[in-house]
Order: sequence, then C-alpha cells, then structure tokens
Amino acid sequence: MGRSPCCDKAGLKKGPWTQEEDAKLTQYIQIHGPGNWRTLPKNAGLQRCGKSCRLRWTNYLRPDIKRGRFSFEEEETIIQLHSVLGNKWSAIAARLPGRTDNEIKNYWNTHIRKRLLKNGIDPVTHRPRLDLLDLSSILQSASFNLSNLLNIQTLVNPQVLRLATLLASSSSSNQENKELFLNNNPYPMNQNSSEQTTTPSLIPTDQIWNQATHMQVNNGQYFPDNLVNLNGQENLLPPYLMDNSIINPNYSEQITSQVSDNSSFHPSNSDNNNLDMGSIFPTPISSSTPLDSSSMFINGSTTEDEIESYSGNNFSFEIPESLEFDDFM
DNA sequence: AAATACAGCAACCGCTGTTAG
DNA sequence: TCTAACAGCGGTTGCTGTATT
Repeated sequence: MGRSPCCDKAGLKKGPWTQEEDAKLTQYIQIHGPGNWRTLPKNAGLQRCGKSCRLRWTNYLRPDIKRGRFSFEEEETIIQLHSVLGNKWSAIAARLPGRTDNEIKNYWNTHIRKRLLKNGIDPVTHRPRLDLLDLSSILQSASFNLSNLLNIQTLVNPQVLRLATLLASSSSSNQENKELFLNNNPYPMNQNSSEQTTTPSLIPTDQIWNQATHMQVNNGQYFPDNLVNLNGQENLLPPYLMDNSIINPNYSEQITSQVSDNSSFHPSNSDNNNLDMGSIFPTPISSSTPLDSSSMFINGSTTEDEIESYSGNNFSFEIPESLEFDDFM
C-alpha cells in the first residue's frame, strides 16, 4: 500500500521503553481503556507512535500477561498446536492464557525449534528426520552401541545405517568421526522441502509406535518399560525415537479435530472438560513426553534450563525399585 | 581482564484485512 | 464504491546479558 510507518514522523521516540513511559501508558489505559491508539500517545503525553504503544501494552504491560518461564504443559501445548497451526502465533497464543504471540514466537525460535532440530525433528513438519541428527554424538552414547544399531536396520534408511556403522567401527577420534559423518551425510541440510518430506531417512513411525507407548524414566532418560524384557533383550531404539508424540502417526490428526472446534478447545492448565489432553499429551509414566530434551540425553549434554523446565510437579515419575540404571548399560 | 561469540527477548518493520467516512 | 486509517499479524532486527576463549 506504500504507507509510511507512523513512527517515521519526526520527534517520535523508538527503542526500549522507559519506566516513565510505561507508567504514563499504563495510567492512561487504566483510565480510558485500550484502543484509539493513534490518539493515545498524544493524549497520554508520550512521544511514541500509536503502534508502538499498542505493542508495548499488548506484549508487556497488560495486567493479565503471565511472565516467566514456560511451563512444561505450556511447551507441550505450543508444540502440539504448532504442528497443526504452523506459525499462527496469535492462534497459538489464544489458547495459552497470559502468553502473547510475540512471547510464544520468541520462545519457539530460541528454545523449541533448536531442540527439535537437535533431536532430529523437523520443526516444520514435526516429523523425525535422521539427517537432522548429530548421528556421531548418538553413537558415543553408552546406550547405543553397534549391536543395537545393527538390530534397528529394518527401521532406518540402510544408507544412513551403513554410515553409522562405519563411524561406530572406526577407532579414530570423535572429531574424525564427526567429520567423516559430515562428509558422507547422504541427506544434507540444504535439500529442498519436497525432497525432505520424501527422503528415505524418514522413520516409518507406525512401525515403532507400539514400542514407545509404554515408557519408564530413569536417571533423567526415558526407556520403554520393555527395555530389558523377560528375555533380557535390550530395547533397540535410542531414546529420541521413543517420543510418542513425535512418532505417533495420529497425534496431529487428533489435535486437528480438537482444535477445529474453537469453542471447546482449552489448554490443559485450564478447565479441560472439553478436551481430554491425556489423549493428546501422554503422561510421562505411561509414555514419553513430546520433544522432551530430558529424554534426549543422546550425548549426555543438556542445559540447566532444560532440566529445570521439566522439574515441576507435572513431571514426576514412578520408578520401580527393581529398575536399576546399570541394567540399561 | 579483555575480546569475542552466543543466546534471549523486546521492539520494530512491513504487510494484510477490516472498518469508517 | 473508493480511500485512508486502524488494528493485527508474522518475520526480522538489534540490544543486552552471559559464556567462552
């Protein structure tokens, strides 16, 4: 339309808001209410454009804004809604009381998106992609040895598996492994999206769905409850493949049907009579949680933030006394 | 201790849809 | 019906604090 931004007007301030400006804006809105943003700055004695005032109010000063760290439930909700709605941040924010679209967008880009990529999940399609994984680091994991690798060959792209085997059998240093992998990665990151969605590295998720439906957690790491079964046979999948929200082929459809009914959808931390979140967000005791970094100790590294973010009451587990960590090693 | 890199987030930009005159 | 202003949205930028070298 070619309209120049209102802030182009001379004399209007830009950049971070001061406490004084915040106070003026808050006081004015408390008296007159929000709206009429064009005339508001002048009436409130602010050298700002109306748009800037509106953004400051809606994203920061509004009294109903919930500040601070996102809860585990909120993060799950964001991930699930994003899998259905995409980057419709306002639509996602509408289902997270107290959170703004800007805040959710920032949180997605700075936290969730990176973790999905790290864990081999395409943040756009929400599907597992081995070509996004740091495979060499997985191979260093004590719970993912060569014999395990060979036993999952029916589940992964043979080409990737062959490469992983090569890396695992190599006696060279870790750095050399990484370089070897990078040089031989058959599915580089710069493929176009259509190729990505059809790449054979996509895990046939329905094949492993059943294995992920019953999970236990131990030492911060998820394991299926048949990890060590009666036959003493170890489960052969690495933890990152046991995330049932990731690999459940139906979860997107589930939430789509829920979300499509706008009048009845509510996030799990509100009255959830209209939506059984348990059907969408599996509880940790029965299964893994979606995209949970604490379940992804692929290379034994995680951040304090990630650990802390999952340490709330919503994340308690029952660990059978008979289960010992050594059993998994 | 200083320089550099990185992460997180508030704020801005530019576009689109809606509304009022 | 047209036009301009408003309101809202998603993408991007740039500042600030922290971590690393």
